[in-house]
Amino acid sequence: MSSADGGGARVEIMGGFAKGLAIIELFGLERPRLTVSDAANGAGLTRAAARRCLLTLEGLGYVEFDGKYFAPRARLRRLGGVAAYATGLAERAQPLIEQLCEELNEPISVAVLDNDASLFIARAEAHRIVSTGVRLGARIPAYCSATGRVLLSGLEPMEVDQYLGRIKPVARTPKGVTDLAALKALIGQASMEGVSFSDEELELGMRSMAVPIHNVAGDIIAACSLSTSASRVTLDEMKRVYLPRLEAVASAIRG
Amino acid sequence: MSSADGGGARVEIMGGFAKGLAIIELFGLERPRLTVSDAANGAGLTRAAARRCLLTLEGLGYVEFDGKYFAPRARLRRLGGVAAYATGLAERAQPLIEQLCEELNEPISVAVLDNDASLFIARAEAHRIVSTGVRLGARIPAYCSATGRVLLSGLEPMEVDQYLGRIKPVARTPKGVTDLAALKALIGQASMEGVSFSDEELELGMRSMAVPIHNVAGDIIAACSLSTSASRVTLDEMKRVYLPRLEAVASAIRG
DNA sequence: TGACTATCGTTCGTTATCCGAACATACTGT
DNA sequence: ACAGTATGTTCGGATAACGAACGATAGTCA
Repeated sequence: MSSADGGGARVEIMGGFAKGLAIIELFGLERPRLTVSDAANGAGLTRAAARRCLLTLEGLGYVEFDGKYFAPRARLRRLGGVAAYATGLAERAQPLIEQLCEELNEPISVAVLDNDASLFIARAEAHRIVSTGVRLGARIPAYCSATGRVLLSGLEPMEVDQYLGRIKPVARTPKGVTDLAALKALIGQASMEGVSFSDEELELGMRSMAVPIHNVAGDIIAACSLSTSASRVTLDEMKRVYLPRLEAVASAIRG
Repeated sequence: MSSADGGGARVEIMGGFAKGLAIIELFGLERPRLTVSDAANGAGLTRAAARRCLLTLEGLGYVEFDGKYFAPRARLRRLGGVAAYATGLAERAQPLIEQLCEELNEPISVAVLDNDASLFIARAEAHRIVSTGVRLGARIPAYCSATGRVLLSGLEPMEVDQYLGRIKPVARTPKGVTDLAALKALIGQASMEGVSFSDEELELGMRSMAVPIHNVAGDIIAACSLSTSASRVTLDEMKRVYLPRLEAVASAIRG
């Protein structure tokens, strides 16, 4: 049952993959969690096959298991892609970040994680003769930006390890962090503190901070950042004055 | 390498399923489409294995193939689940449907598709002594509601066929439609016209219409409906007076 | 408390799914 | 025209995935 003979060639369809997708599609608002039997009945599979699918999903970090029920993790919810889970975010964020930008006179951006990079999808430009910050549509490797570290902190531990296993960090300034263990620690710190700072790592003289934007389920779907000149604003001032405002905007943007 | 020996028992992990998920995760804003070689390189698989994964996804309606590139379809974008792709929709819709409700004095609702049913996630109640419409949190089989037909029209043809293959329609009133071919035609009509009507099928005396709510990618992620009393409003009046207003609200809610 | 039912975890011999190397064909760039 | 690259196809076989069966566990009810 894994070959389809449509005319000429024999096309091998992967039966196990098809079964697994059928299991994934069972989860919904009415069925936020499944037992093995639920899954087998719902997808029309044997109990053993359904169990293997769910264990594969658990092993890869897509679902969690409490001893009886399997339930989706953030990684599963993100499987539809950023075009699905962060849809419309840029449009909703724009007026809010422009307002904050007007107030603080510093550039504010929103970024999503896309193929190991921070992709900047919204930006409000400060009215300064010389402004800092990343341009709209830019992609920056996630490891060396404040937004990137916040976005990475929303991944499952296994995803973080997979990510660190495939990057080759390069420092852009003398202050750039490239050690994998140090990067992992910074990601962990972003997770614990709900904020990340990048101090002259992208460009000398520029310092940024970023906070997460969550969806209703609590998943981190984007990051909101503020950039400023190191000569104008100290790190401490960023924390005391700017951070509460940025957090409030990120909260208002929430998906 | 599909068994993991964690202590005691041998757990069979499904290698083909794991490979398929790795392929799915490659799609992103930077990579909206993939060739077979792109996928093989990106997921660290052989070209043949990557190709079988992509052909499986195509065969099941998750991706489309133009002869060279594979690109996600709506079904793939929905794989993260309604909690991901329609996140925050209820909160964003509520003020807008309350405003329309105030204006027309008819109840307005928003529903998503969840496990073959319309799940009502937002509702604005008309200030009438006797009001019609579905209560918040209710689930109605998709085949017999205007919202359900609109939501089903957003599915891939294969998904619609799979859906029709697993339901057993029951008429709730003498006007209820239960013939599978007729239901398929109604779903097709909702797709073509961008609106669906349910005239006394749920409850005698109650008539409804629903229009789709799209995300930025154009996927139907929810439906917006208005219900009224058949004795008060004709079908023609619904079309002439109410439909444009409902479409405008649905457009404003857009994900 | 015990009988009964439902569900789950595990086993393992079997089988057919999925594998990938190799070859042919198509496409692209110079 | 030709070299290099990419893609489609084939098919024998290795092993991944299978599921029936059994024992264990959990829940229910009298």
